[in-house]
Amino acid sequence: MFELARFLPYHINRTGVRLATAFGAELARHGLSVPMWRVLAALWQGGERKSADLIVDTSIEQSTLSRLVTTMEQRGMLTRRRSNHDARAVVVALTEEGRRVTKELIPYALRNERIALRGFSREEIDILLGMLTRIYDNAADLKL
Amino acid sequence: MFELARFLPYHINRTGVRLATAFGAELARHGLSVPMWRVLAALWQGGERKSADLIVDTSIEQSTLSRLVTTMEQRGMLTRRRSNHDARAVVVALTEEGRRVTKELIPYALRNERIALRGFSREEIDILLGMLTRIYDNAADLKL
DNA sequence: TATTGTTATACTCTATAACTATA
DNA sequence: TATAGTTATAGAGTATAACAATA
Repeated sequence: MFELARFLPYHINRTGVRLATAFGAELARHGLSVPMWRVLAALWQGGERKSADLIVDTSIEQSTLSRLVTTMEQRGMLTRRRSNHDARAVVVALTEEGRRVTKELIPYALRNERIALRGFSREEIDILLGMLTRIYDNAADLKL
Repeated sequence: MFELARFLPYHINRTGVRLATAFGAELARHGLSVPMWRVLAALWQGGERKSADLIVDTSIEQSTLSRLVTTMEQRGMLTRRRSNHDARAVVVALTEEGRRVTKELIPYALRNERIALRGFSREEIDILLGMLTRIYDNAADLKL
C-alpha cells in the first residue's frame, strides 16, 4: 500500500539533499550558499535574466530571491536594473566578478555530477534527464 | 561546457521542490510540515526507528530532527524512549494518533505520486528508482 | 575516550501579506 | 485594476559547537 522504498518523492529528496550538502560544503569555502550558486548557474548562459525568469530557473521563492539578489549585488557578483521594455521588471546580470566565481565553481559542479553519475552511459543519462523533466511537467498539475 | 538544462542536480532540485511544495500545501491543511511527514512516513513501516536511523531515512540533520521529534511528541504523534539495548540511543515510535494521521495522508501522497508519474510504465518507474538509488549511493563518495 | 542525543546560537530560507512602482 | 518586485515579520531548517548521558 505505501512503501517508502518505492516512493518517488523520497528518492528525489534524499538524492537531492545529498548532492546539495556535498556541493554546499565546497560553496561554503567560497563564501557562497547553494541558492546563490543556483542564481549564478542560471545566469551563466546569456549572462542576464529577468527576476521572474530566475524564479522559474532556480525554484527560489520570490521574496527570498529578491533579498538574495540584494545580498549578491552588495557583494559585487551581479547587478540589478529595470527593464527597458517594461519598467516593472528587473533584469539581473552577472558582473565580471560574478562570471569569475561561477567559472571557478563550474569544474567542481561538473566533477560532483560525474561522480554521482559514475557507471551511467550517456544514453542512461539522457533517459534520466528526460524522465525528470516529464515528472516536473506532470507535477505542474498538482493542486496546491 | 556547462549547460543548466543538462545538469543533473538542477533537475533533481526543481522536481523535488515542485513535489514538496504541492504536498506541503496539503500537509499544511493537516497542520503538518514536509519534514514532519518524512518522519511519519519513515516510521510507518515497523512503527518505530532509532533516531540515528531516522536521520538516514529522512535526510534531516541531527539537531533539527531532535527538536522536530520534540514538537511531534508534544503534539501526541509519537513517543520517545531510551533503547533497552543501548541506553544512549533513543527509539521513536508512532502513537495511535500518529498512525491515524499518517494513514489519512498516505492516499494524498500516493495520488500526487501517480500524477507526477502519469504516462510512466511500471518498468520505467523501476528504472528511475534504480537510477536514483545508484546516484544516491555514488554521491556518498562526494567529499564534504 | 567515543557515541548518541539535546540544547544554544546565529544564520538562511519560506510563507504571507502589505507596500511601491509601473502598466 | 493587474503585474513585478520589495520589504516586514514570523516560523522553520541548518550548521556549529557546547553539553549530558551512556558505553
